[in-house]
Amino acid sequence: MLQVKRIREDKKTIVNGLRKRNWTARQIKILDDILKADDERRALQKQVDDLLAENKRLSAQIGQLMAQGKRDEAEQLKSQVATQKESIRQLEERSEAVKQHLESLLYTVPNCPHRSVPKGKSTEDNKVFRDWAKPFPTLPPDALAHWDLAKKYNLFDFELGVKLTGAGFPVYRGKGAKLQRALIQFFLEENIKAGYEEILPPHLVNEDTARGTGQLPDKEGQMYVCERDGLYLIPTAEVPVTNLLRDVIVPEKDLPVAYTAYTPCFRREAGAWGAHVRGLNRVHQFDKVEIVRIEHPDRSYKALMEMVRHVQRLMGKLELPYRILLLCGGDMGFTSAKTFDFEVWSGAQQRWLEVSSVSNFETFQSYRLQLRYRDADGKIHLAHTLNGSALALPRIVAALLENNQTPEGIRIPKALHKYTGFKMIS
RNA sequence: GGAGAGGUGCCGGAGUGGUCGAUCGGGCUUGACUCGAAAUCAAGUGUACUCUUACGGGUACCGUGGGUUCGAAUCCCACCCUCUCCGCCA
Repeated sequence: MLQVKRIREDKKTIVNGLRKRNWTARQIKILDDILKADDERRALQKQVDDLLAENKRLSAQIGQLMAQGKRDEAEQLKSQVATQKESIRQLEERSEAVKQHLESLLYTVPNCPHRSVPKGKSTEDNKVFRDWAKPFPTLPPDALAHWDLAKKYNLFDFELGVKLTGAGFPVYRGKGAKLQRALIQFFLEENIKAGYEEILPPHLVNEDTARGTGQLPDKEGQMYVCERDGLYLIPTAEVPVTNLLRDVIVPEKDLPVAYTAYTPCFRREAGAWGAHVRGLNRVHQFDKVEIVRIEHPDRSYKALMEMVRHVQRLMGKLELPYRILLLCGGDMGFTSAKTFDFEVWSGAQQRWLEVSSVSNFETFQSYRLQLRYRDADGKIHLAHTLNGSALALPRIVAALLENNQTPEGIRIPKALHKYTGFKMIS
């Protein structure tokens, strides 16, 4: 959520940002509605506060009069206070309504893209930040897609998943299962080496937590809900891990905070279409290792690049062809100020698959989380939050299987050998 | 699931209707003393919203939400959470 203060003080920047997100002049008018609602809120607040102060003063007087035994005077004041109480109640009601209106308006405004974010309407306008310079692996014309390879080598089974749960819940088995475990282990170890503290959080969260990272109130439909207990299955480790610092004021010297976490991710995911969602390309439950950082605003963009480089190293070690995209305003997530996407080349599907998204949210998340730091002067400021996948498994697995298929079997990249215990799937 | 105890500031812990945003102790910060440290002494030490050019004010917050009252941390109701014991269980 954007701060009203920022809209008031730096409206021009916000307007430009929203244009980058292809907001029309008419849509942008909402900023004026927000400022108007905020003016109203402040005026009402002043009125209420003044009346409350007056009442407080009178009540103290009543106490004194009672102590002095001046009952009649006290009674007189009592009725005066009682009258005011009614007008306070009415004002408070209005004030509450205005606040809610203001908040509902704010919820509709996405984060303001960083000035380096390119304009653009869709995925086609994303800038290739770093392309794959080397040739793609050459596969025989009869190369199999990962879903066929999975059948051939008995790595995972979608039908069994349907039997147990439903579509989009694969059952991994044998070397397929072990490959999952190896990847998770590999990612975690690499992240820990890079200075991230490992967190193993709960996989279900309460409403406050879901609200903290913005899953609620809008994106309720994308999560699985345990209604009876008021709990939500996490769509990403970002949710519990970022919330670790909800309502916390971190001393400046403790920044940056860096976490990594493996969790399964649960996504209800509305749309499903054609071959693009076949196999592991899109599932309801998948495994992901996430990295999260809490940064000083002055160095959050430096941190973003550090995270990008870190993910690059992971991709390199996996020996997979990849490219990095700088997302354009139109393709960026609602909460992000700047996002880099990592895509891996799938040789058999002949297309790029998104495997990681690394973003700086600036204060968009921390405002709602009330995640702040205290500087050397004791002043309190919102921290910047960043996160990225390092990495999401399914499409990595898809690319790994497809690109590395040989007549003898599927070759496992060297970096994984010590975790898999095997060098080939055959 | 049953019984009991309890939820107050960074921590411990007072406070059972009026001047309590909250005694006190610890911690932390600053200053004094010291070559330095410890000890000691002194001062300071919540957050949000809001008014003011500023100095400095105002309001709210004692688990959450309601209620009683001129006035609530304090009384009443509901809910949530934590701890102890019992039951069940990996």
